[in-house]
Amino acid sequence: MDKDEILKALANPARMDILNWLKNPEEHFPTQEHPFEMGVCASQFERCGLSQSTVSAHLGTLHRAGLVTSKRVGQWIFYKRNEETIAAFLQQLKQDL
Amino acid sequence: MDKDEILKALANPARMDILNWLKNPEEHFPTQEHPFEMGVCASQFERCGLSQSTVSAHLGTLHRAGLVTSKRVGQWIFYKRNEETIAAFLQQLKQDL
DNA sequence: AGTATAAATCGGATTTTCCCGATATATGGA
DNA sequence: TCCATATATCGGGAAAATCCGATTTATACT
Repeated sequence: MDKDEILKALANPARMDILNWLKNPEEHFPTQEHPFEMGVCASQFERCGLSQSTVSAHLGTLHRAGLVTSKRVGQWIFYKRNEETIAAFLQQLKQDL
Repeated sequence: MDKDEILKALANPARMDILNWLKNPEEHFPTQEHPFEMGVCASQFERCGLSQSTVSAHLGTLHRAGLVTSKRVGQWIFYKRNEETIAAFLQQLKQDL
């Protein structure tokens, strides 16, 4: 759990949006045809107006920071919030900050 | 209280260090001759190895984000943590993140 | 007024971030 | 095997962040 890496990941509005949207997938990704238990399909995040490659990079940053988990199912990759890491980060920030 | 601005301010190790040192001024700035009730004199932070201008910029970033308060006393400017804003930020992050 | 000290701002070099389109890789299905 | 779809990676341009030394501004003291 790298606090600095997480802070850098959070210090970007698009990535913050992604994390927030993942709190309510049903509400924010009504076009997804896959069940939400698997997570949200990567391509869904392009609805923020950014290109596929840019979205992929943002998801990579969030994943490297440990803020999301990913699972490949067939040709798709599904993302979920990593609530454990998020909670641990908030805990540590409360201590450190 | 601009959450994004605060996150950007925190996403830098030097600024994070400054905020942490301000939690225990007596311990981290033993060379300061002014009483600590006024805060920590700006020049004290140059002990992190950065130049005067760089330290001044970091303090400006922290101040603009509302994370520290400053008070001029004579020719010096003293900095303190702004615990109210810090607490409010942690609260909001707990909500938003 | 003249000098000394503290801090902010300026100008510029370097690095990092952000974004894109194009291409490569992985998977699935015909 | 060939084609379609999903995602990652590459290459590069634009913008922002980081840092410095030099200069300016503010205050204090003589």
